[in-house]
Amino acid sequence: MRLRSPSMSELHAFATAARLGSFTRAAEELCVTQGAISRAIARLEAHFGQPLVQRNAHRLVLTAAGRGFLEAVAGPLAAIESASAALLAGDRQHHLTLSALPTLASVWLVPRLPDFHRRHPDIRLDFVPYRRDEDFSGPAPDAALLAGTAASWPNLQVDYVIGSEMVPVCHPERARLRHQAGQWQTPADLLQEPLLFHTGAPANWQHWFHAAGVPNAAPTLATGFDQVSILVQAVKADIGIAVLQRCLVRDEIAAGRVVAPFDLPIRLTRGYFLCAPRERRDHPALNRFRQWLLETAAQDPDVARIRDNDSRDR
Amino acid sequence: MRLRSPSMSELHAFATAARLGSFTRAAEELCVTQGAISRAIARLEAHFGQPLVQRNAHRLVLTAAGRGFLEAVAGPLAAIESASAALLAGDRQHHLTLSALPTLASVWLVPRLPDFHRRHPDIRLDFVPYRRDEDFSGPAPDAALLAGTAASWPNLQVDYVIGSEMVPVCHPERARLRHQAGQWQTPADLLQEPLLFHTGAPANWQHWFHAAGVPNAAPTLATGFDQVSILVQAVKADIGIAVLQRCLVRDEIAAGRVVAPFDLPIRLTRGYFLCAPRERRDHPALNRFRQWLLETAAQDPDVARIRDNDSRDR
DNA sequence: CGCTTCCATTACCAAAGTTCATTCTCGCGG
DNA sequence: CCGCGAGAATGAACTTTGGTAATGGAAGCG
Repeated sequence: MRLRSPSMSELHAFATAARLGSFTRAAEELCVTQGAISRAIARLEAHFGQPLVQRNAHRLVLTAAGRGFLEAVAGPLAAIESASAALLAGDRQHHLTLSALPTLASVWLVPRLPDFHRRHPDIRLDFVPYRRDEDFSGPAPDAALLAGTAASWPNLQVDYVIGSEMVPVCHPERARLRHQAGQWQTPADLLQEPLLFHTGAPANWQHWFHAAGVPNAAPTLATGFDQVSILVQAVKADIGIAVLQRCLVRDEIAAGRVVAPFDLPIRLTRGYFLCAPRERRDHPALNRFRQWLLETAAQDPDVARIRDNDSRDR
Repeated sequence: MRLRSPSMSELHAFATAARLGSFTRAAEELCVTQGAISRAIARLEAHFGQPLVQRNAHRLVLTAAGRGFLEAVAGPLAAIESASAALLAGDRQHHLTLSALPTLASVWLVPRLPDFHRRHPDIRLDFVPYRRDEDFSGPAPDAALLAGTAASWPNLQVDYVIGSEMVPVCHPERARLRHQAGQWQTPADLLQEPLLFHTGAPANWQHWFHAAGVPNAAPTLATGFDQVSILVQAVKADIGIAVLQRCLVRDEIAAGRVVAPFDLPIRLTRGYFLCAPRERRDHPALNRFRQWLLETAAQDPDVARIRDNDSRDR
């Protein structure tokens, strides 16, 4: 296009690498691979026909030309970036309003949000209170993270995210005693324990026993709680044992605060789904959020694609 | 790459279109098609999720957002452009040193150079005096525009440019009188006139008569001159008639200052060639100049590819 | 002195950007 | 009021660019 300027990404690669003194760290900051930075700066040098960076192992030094260019360019580059950020901020298309089940939000989603913001700094997320049976009739939210099965929301576009894997958890001391006494040989032995349950999903124990090979179990439920976080507290207080989505107790298990006896890979068709009205199908921020969400969930070992056509209407 | 900024070309398209008030004129200035500008600005608007330009037929008006963005961005953009230009200027790879036959240079090449500079503002051309049999042993020039045949410089990379088409020219009055008197019926009749010739190519008349179907003509040459421009002056003074490369006298003929009797499409293997030492094969500025030169020459009606393999060693 | 850390390089792939050719739209003059 | 013409949009193909993944090589570090 008859421009003397190099491309925007080359400039940013150069400026960032110069600032951080490392291609690798620049790559991290810009969310690309190290090779991309290497190539971008190589392109830049080819464009100008002269080296801009001297690659001393373990330290980058700019050449005189590179220093001068950086100095001339860094300010304007930042100015363009901030003007662009300002324009983007004023755009409703870059806002995304979500609602999410409180436990999933606090235990799984929120800890991962910094990564989302790092990758998509131009998208602003707003959370609105969770409403059971969100009908999307009002203006907000654009999408919701809800629990159910793929067929629970026939009128919405749904994508399975995480949460199909269930695991029973109990107090470490209880597990120690029972194993010592040889009382926990098979999953069916758990029927003898006080079974704590979520009042929103009382069938979970039954599903779990079924999948664990105890088909006709009629578990006697002990106490119900209406929030997962309370259920976890009850387990920690050793009131009984509970069966929970693995993704919600992964850290508790890892820290040894609760243990998972009979740690079988048991998957239900129930799980957490991202649900959005079909009209919002091409909301750009929602699509980027969805992609990030699914990729992030896929990195989590708890992952089970329930059906191949989870994500419909694309 | 996780940038909020749009691409460089989009920004330039926007800034230029805004400045000129027209996509079409911006396209001309940036040497791209109108469609490219239209799409670039559409991309920009999609990127920011809001219109920046209001397309009133026959006049562009920026939206408020567009005005603000332009204001914020125009300065930084120019700063980057000029810093880039400065870096490019210091690069020997973007200098090109040429020598050219004086007549070709002044009559054909120089009038077209503004177009070259417009398309390649980052390339600096330097002309050095023409030396017969340039040997490229010194540092300059990088390439030369010389007259000869494709086989004249076996050790150089040569590309035919223009000048293979020869045309006889004479004073308008002479043509009028001769035609009136019915003395110019066939090309052979020109043998009766005083034949002016270039001392560097005395065989041109013979070649022309041969190609015009007068195979065994033994033209008697009248007066020789060592520069084409002088030859033209001699024709205008009606000292005689001359046979010249059409590209060199196109304007004189168009202006009626000389006329071309027997305007046959006669092509010789002789012509003007761009010659460069093979070592300079990947000199980027030279390659861009060569491409422009050949494209420009191809637009000229006087064009004859002498051989398909004109351009060797690519 | 191997080991790690960082950059270069290779092969490959997807997406961005351009072009050409055509279509659409609007304001203007007949 | 209609048709015309300038200028922008659009569709389809193509080229180039920018990116990934994986591998290789050299320089410091322990």
